[in-house]
Formats: sequence, C-alpha cells, structure tokens
Amino acid sequence: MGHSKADKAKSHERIVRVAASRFRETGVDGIGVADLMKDAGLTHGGFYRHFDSREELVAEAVECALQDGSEAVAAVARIKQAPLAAVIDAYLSMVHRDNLAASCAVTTMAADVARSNERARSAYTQQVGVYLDLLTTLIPGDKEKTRRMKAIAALSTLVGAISMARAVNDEKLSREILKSAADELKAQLG
Amino acid sequence: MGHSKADKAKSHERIVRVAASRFRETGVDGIGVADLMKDAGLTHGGFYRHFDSREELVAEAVECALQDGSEAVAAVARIKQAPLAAVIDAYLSMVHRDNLAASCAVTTMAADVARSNERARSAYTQQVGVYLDLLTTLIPGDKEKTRRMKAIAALSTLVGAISMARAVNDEKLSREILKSAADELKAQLG
DNA sequence: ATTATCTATAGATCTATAGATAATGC
DNA sequence: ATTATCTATAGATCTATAGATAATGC
Repeated sequence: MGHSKADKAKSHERIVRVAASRFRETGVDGIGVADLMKDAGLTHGGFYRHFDSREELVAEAVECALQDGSEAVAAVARIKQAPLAAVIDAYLSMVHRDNLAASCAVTTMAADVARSNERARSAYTQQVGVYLDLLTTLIPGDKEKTRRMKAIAALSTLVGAISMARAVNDEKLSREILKSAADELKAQLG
Repeated sequence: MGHSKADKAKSHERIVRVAASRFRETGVDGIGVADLMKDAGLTHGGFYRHFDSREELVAEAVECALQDGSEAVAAVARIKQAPLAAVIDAYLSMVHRDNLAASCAVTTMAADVARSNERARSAYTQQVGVYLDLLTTLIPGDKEKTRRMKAIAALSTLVGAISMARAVNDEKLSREILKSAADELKAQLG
C-alpha cells in the first residue's frame, strides 16, 4: 500500500489513463467506478479522494484520451516523405479501427462528449482545432482559407469513415469504406 | 386500459418509437426501461410482455431509427432540381445537428451500434448500403465504380462533419464545420 | 499529525419477475 | 379463458460516504 504524495499522483494518473482507455472501449456509460478502480489496481472506496465526482473523471479522461490522439497524429505527421498520406493511411487503418482503447477520441468519444460537461467539450473543441491546423499545414494549395476548408472536409471524412467502418458487421464493406475514403482523400488532396 | 391485440401492437410500436428517439438523444445506455415505458404512457412492469429483454428493444429501436433516416433522405432526394445538393444541405443543416431525437442514426447511433448485438449491426450495415446506393445514383460521372468510391467518401464526410459539429462547444466552429463540409462536397461532386 | 487506501454500507436506480386486475374474444 | 397492463418487489449494480488501517512526513 503506497501512501506518499508521489504515489497518490501516480494513482491519480493511472485511474485517468485506465478511464481514458475503457471509456473509449465501452462508452462513458459502459463501465462503473468500481471496475475502473479495479483495473487501476485500487479499490473503489478510494476514488473520491481523487475526484469530487464521476463526472470529474469523465472530463479528465476525455482530456487524456484526446491528448493521446494528438500525440499519435503529430508523430505520424513528423514523417518527412508524404506526411499527409501517412496521416490518412494511419487514421483509416484496420489497426486504428480495431484498437478502440487507444483510438482517436475525436471519433470514438464524439457522441459521449456531445452529451458531456463543458470541460470535456472544450477539450474536444481544442483538439479539433489542433487537427485542423495540422491538416491545413499539410494540405497543398495557395490560399490558407481554401486549405482550411479542405482540412475540415478531410477531417470529417476521416471521422465518418472510421465511425461507420466500426459499426457495420460486414468486414468486406468495412474495408471498402476505409480504402475508398483513403483513396479519395489522397486523390483530392495529393 | 386497452387490452385488445390491436392495442398491444400499438403499444409495442409506441415503445419502439419512443426508444428510437430517446436512445438517439441520450445514448443507448442513457435511459432505462422504466423511463421509456413512462414516455410511452405505460408502466414498466408491462415491458417484458413486449420484449424478451432490453437488448431486444435496442435492436428494434435501432432498426426503427435507421428507417426514419432512410425515409427522410429518400424524401429529400425526390426533389427534381439538384437532389444531391439538397441531400447535402439537409444533412449538414443546423436543424439536423440540433434535433438529435429525429436525427440520422448512421451518425447518431454509430458508436452504440458498434458495441451492440448483431441484429442492430445488420440493420446499420443495410442502411449504410441504402445511403451508398442513393449517393452512387446521384453523383455524376461515368464509371459506377468511381461513383461508388465518391459516394463512400461523401457519406463519410457527412457523418464526420455532423458528428464533430455536435460535440464542439463553439457555435462558430460548429457552423464553420457544417458549411465548409457542405461547400467542399458540393464543389467536388457538382 | 496527516493522508492514501481499504472495508463496509447507504441509498438510488436498473433489469427482470410474480401475481393481481380488468379488459377482450371465443 | 385468455391476455395486456398494472402494482409490487427481488436481486444486481452504481455513485457516494463513513470510518478503519497503515503508510508518510513534519
């Protein structure tokens, strides 16, 4: 049983990380405080020394999940050769489709965030801004305004395609959605 | 208190319709059987004479919600003059964004369906097929294969744009997403 | 002395069932 | 006689709290 302030900070971060993963898998309403604490290696009684309420954890978990995605996309975009195509292919990959726990929260948590508190929604809004700035930079063209419009449409295509690819129960159609969306995007923006 | 077979069928349909609306508003996990029955004007005890389990209602409600969307889009597509632009503008309207209860379930229920039973997922898969067939017909061009690829990318853009427009808590950004996605789609496909 | 975590539990809510009530339909 | 709906409740689960325990840190 660890009891130092450093241990508490680690416990807090572990709870948030677990929640960020599990909420993406099961939805925000799909798992309770007791199970989250168990996954973090703690008992549920200690939860309220870390958070005033479950809703506060939701806000922190959404922030954490969004930051995950931010870093993953930034890493892919750092590739020198054809970074835009790399981002598109990574986002619309089967690995990303199937690995919900580590997936981009802009897609995975969109519906939950829309019904959530302002803190979660602000984090989401900011993260959409980060994605749009990145895509606006990567998309070729002269006028910044035009590139931003294309970035909005492109991000929408990424989000919608993976969202549908996860929901359909026809593997062939699912792959067709991912591949067609990726090919169309690369053709439009390349 | 109605007790005829006809009344039972009406009650059943009313429960499903209420669930199809409320599930889209609150998420499938956001409302219980008792509240749904109350909204349908019944008490919760009668629920299990209509459904073997809550999950069975989820499947029927998803089917019902998807059919709503199907009919709404088909109605818009019946417009003779520029039906494709009409579909895009209706889908990416603020009315559609804000009216969750009657919204297109391909977007609104995507995350819930992905975690749901096979019956709900099959209904979703079929409805994506209906949308793709419709868009493939409306999109101009010579080769059917090319039009279908564009239809997939276009449907993805519609789904992703409204999904993000609902989650951000910045009205200006939300409208920019809807407008830019609509303008880009119309420019690409017109 | 303070506090991070644990055990235990209160109170609310949720799915599902049992049995009563009041209609329909043979 | 059958059955659609109602009242009541069992049993599970969920959020939140209370008080005990076992560490840290002055």
